[in-house]
Amino acid sequence: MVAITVKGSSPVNAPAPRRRKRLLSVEAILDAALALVDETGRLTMGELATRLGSSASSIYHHLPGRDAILEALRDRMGQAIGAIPADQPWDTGLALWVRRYRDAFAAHPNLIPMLTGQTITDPTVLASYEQVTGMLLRGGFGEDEVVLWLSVVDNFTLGSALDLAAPDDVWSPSAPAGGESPTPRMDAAVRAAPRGRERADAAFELGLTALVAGMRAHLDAAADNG
Amino acid sequence: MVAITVKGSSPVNAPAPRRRKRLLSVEAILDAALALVDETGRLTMGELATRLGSSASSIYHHLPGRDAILEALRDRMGQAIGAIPADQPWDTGLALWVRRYRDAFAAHPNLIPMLTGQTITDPTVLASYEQVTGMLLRGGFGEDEVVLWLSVVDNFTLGSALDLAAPDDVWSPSAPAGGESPTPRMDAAVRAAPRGRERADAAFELGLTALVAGMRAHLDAAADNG
DNA sequence: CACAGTATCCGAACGTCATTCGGTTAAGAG
DNA sequence: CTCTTAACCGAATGACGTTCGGATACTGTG
Repeated sequence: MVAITVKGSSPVNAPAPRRRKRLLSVEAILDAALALVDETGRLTMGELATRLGSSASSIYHHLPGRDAILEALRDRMGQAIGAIPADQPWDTGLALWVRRYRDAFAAHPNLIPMLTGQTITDPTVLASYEQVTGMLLRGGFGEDEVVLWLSVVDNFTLGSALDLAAPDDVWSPSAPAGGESPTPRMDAAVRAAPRGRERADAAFELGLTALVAGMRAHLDAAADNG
Repeated sequence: MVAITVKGSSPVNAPAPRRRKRLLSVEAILDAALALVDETGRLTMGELATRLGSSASSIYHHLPGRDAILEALRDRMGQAIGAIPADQPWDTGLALWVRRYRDAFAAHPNLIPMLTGQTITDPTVLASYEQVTGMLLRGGFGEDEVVLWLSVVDNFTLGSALDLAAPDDVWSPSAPAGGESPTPRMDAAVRAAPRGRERADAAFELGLTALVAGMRAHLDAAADNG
């Protein structure tokens, strides 16, 4: 079972493809990984290596594995959100933050499904959570409620981000299937609404506005009661 | 390289485990798959076969593959939502629907991450979309907006459902790391709030209420303008 | 400059997984 | 009872992430 392998076609006097410079680096790997995900929606070590002009095993000298790559990309995502000015009303500040949040995701839709199930722990992002917490507290939200509101906003944002990666399916007009559609009203509504990315964007804005309005109402109600 | 394998310890006169009855069926496979996901968070054909007392390859005589199993489970999920009474105000009806939606997911948190990226196409679910569409139209929402609102609600629900499966991480008090925490206000807020499932549930309810309130405000504003 | 030590890289091999294939056995129809 | 066929199984295949041992180029030191 011993295989004698030979490099290329002329094993002896070929101009051995000498290694010129550092081939890999954490930066280069992450760049390539992100590009790969953006283009194909997948992330396999083999394809990544090919794209880098190296072999899959080489990658492990720079990063401990595939999960680590995703973790790093998650952090990169977080840094793209950046900080927000702290001295502003909670509602505009919150809206700004959420938009930035989703914009960061929206730039790489294919990446989103790979990142769910693990929250961001990058310091930059944690700092922004801290900042938003401060804004909400100053806005009048109870200390025991702030985490819940952060969860709400988080969930809405994640859901909206996933919406960017999912096929339009339900939200696209289906070909008339001969007989009467069982969902006539929805069909009409779908035809009257934008599709694809436009739909996702419009829904996000509408939802964000509604959410903030709802939070404002909640705040007012609490003030009236106490 | 010929391996002579022997069943059990006494190959000849052992009471050969005769096939008594139909071993597999679509129903049985799906039941086992759901149980497996619930317990382990994974779904591998091997484990599934073991649990069914069969071999992995046998499963392919009943379902075309792993993806088909997930698709079937998605539909099952949808059927668990069921129908809602149509003759009620849009806000209470919508809230009821969303709660049912999330309850169905909440019963099988581990399944949720496997189902993202593909919307439900089960007729039962489509029927409920149609019903909610009708409610919103009757409530006064513009036909061109209904799809957007459905998207919003969908996104919020999916995000909230994923929240059930994700580790609490950010929302759990971290051990005091010696020095001062860089996120003092958030730490305090986290300590003041419920954790785990309780936190997720409370956030969902709060968000749902806020969203509906925001939608109501949107409706009122539109009425004032025209 | 020579040389040692180390970082980097590679091919081959392994374990896990979904899936396919050819053959075998039992269930049910005639 | 016999024949057909669906259900089942073990083995093999191919994709993947990862590990391992060895080769090769860089780096600093005598």
